[in-house]
Amino acid sequence: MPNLDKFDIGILEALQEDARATNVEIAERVNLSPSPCLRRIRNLEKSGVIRGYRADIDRKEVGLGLTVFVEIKVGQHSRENSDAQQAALIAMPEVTGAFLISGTADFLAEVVVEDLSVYERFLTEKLLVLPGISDIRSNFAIRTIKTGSPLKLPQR
Amino acid sequence: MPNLDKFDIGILEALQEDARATNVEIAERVNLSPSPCLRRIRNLEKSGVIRGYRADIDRKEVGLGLTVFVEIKVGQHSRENSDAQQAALIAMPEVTGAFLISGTADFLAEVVVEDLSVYERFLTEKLLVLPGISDIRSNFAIRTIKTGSPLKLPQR
DNA sequence: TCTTAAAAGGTGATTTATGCCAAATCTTGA
DNA sequence: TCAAGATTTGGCATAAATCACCTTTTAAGA
Repeated sequence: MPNLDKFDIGILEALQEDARATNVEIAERVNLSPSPCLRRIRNLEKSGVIRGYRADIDRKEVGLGLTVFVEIKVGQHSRENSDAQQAALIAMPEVTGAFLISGTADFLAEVVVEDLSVYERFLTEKLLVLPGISDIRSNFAIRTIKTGSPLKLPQR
Repeated sequence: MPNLDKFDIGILEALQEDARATNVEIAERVNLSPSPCLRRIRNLEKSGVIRGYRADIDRKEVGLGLTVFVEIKVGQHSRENSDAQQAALIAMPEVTGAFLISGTADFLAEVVVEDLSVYERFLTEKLLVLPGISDIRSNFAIRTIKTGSPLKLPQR
């Protein structure tokens, strides 16, 4: 973990709020001149602290009306070599988040699709065909309260 | 839902991949000249399709080592007026995502914190004190496979 | 086909990004 | 404590991008 001082944290907070803010604006906010500020941003990008910049898109507005949290249970013997399943989840664009979870299920995947019919196709054609899956439980989001909000960064 | 043509979809895809790409680059990618491309981006922002631009930050790299999916059950009589609970979840910076869910639990919240001790404090001081909560179940992410990936946009 | 509205394309002034260099600050070891 | 070395900051100049304004092109309806 790289050493992040208060300038870096401030830059990250600014870029979480508005990733298209100009370097000049960010520099003013963190009380640096533009030159060192831009250098720090580039360093944060190169070191992997900043993985990229994403437009935050309203799912409903683009016709993605259904979010599903899928609990995926893996068969007993498939637990060690679940790398293939993880790679498969990563490769699926409908899956916007995926985690290995303690407790009842093994994987938890957040799936974003147009509607129930598209989800049904996704489930039967992409998820259920994965090898080593023993059980799948779908939890449908009735309402989306909050998504993709900025992280609360530890202060330095 | 506004009418989004192939240019808009292309712009949104470009901004999901790299929200700091220049307007000129995006224009080239979608085969528009810079002027109408920038106009479309501003329209997408004004109409709410684009909610903002966020730096995608590696949680581990900033010391946020623990992601928890919290199932929050609401008492029978508190179901109708759960607006206060929703507002509370929205206001908590540790909660990066929150949904009303069909099935066993009522809310599903994604919580991102430094470690278990911070999570315990969050749970006891912020979640358990909410009125109308009947049960809380914490599912800890053993491993983060994928977060905040671009949405798969319906094509036009 | 003609008219009109809407969207695309071009242009130029202003702002921003970014490499380079000097000044300032911080570190470290004697 | 002090000085040498290393790191970081700030200023400057140039190339690039943004964005408002205007003209041209495209599309639709009568």
